[in-house]
Amino acid sequence: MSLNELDENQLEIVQKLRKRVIEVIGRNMDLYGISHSTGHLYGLLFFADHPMTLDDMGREMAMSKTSMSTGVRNLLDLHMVNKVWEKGSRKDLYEVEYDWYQTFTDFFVIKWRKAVESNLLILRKSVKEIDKLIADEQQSPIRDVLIRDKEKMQESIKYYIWLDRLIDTMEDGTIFDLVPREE
Amino acid sequence: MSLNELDENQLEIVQKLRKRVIEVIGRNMDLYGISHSTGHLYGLLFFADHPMTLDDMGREMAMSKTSMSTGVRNLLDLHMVNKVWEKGSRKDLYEVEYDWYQTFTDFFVIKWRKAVESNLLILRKSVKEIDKLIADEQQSPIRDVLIRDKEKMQESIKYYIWLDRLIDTMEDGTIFDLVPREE
DNA sequence: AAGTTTGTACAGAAAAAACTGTACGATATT
DNA sequence: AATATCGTACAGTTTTTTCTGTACAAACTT
Repeated sequence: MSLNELDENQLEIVQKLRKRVIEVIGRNMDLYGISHSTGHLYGLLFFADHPMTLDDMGREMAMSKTSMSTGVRNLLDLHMVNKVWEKGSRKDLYEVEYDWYQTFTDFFVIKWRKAVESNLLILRKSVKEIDKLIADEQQSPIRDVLIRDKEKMQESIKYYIWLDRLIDTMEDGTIFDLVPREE
Repeated sequence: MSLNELDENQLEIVQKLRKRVIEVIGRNMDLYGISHSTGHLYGLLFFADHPMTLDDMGREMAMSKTSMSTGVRNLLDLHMVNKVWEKGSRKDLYEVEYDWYQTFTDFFVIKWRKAVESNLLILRKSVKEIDKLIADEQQSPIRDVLIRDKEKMQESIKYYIWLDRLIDTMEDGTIFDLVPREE
């Protein structure tokens, strides 16, 4: 069941297979705003047959425990790994979230939602201020500029409202009704 | 209509308004894997009332033309800005793609599709190789390890197939039937 | 054809991000 | 209570990315 039952030759075969997959998956994790090495750490955890401690990871990655700590925190923030409790162990244990559908939707709920909200906030605030300015300036070249800016912002607001609804479908899981898991 | 018709006071009002919006939008563009300053450049183009040249951008951003060139190329790659032809001008002109729905879906088609494809490729290849190895090893501890790895990979493949279908809805626009633009 | 102008490749400088070792608070063990 | 262990904050170093200036090819102008 575990890797240490394997002889040297077999171990090499398994690790070669894994390494190639980890490499590709880790590289593409920049889409999640995750560094290459943290992506690599994720790949390591993906194939681990047990939850791992920071020391385990440091050993396998040949990196400092500090780096493992920050790497794991980033992955935790994105709900890509979970902290696991295991009686007997004083150390914190981590394992990947194997439900990648969940990982994907969580990413939107966590990261994109925040961006949408802050953008909507500033856009709405700016539109209001422009309205006030336009009311004062009845006849002036600035009026046209302000109106043009306002129109652009209102278009953006529409888009963000749509994006917000898309994120809603991720959050409540209805995206899987719209685009079913199995075809 | 244009900014240079405004007096100093009015100009300051408009630029203050724009700057705040640009700042927020630019900051959140890291979700697209775009640097903060390129995000800022995008914001500048968003409010520009005419297509801009590299020299225009360099002046407004107080940055080198070289940086503008690479920044614009990144934005072009993501279809976030378009090259515009205008008779009389020898210089290349650029303007933002104002259809942000399109920008969003293009991002998935361009970036995520590539990641999905490379990941699917390596995963399918690895599963095949594992199948071959399992056939050889009838009774050995490595067999269990390989089977476990294969199961994990097959789960991932399922997920990527789903993600591929989601990206299909972005590419053909059916996402806007599933999540309508207007509620 | 000679002379401009434009956009980008490239090498080096500046800035940002990732990584490490030490230190220390918090918690568990003796 | 004293000791040991764990995880992370922090400062300094290394690595990576971004930015700049120079150089040059391509295209346009005269």
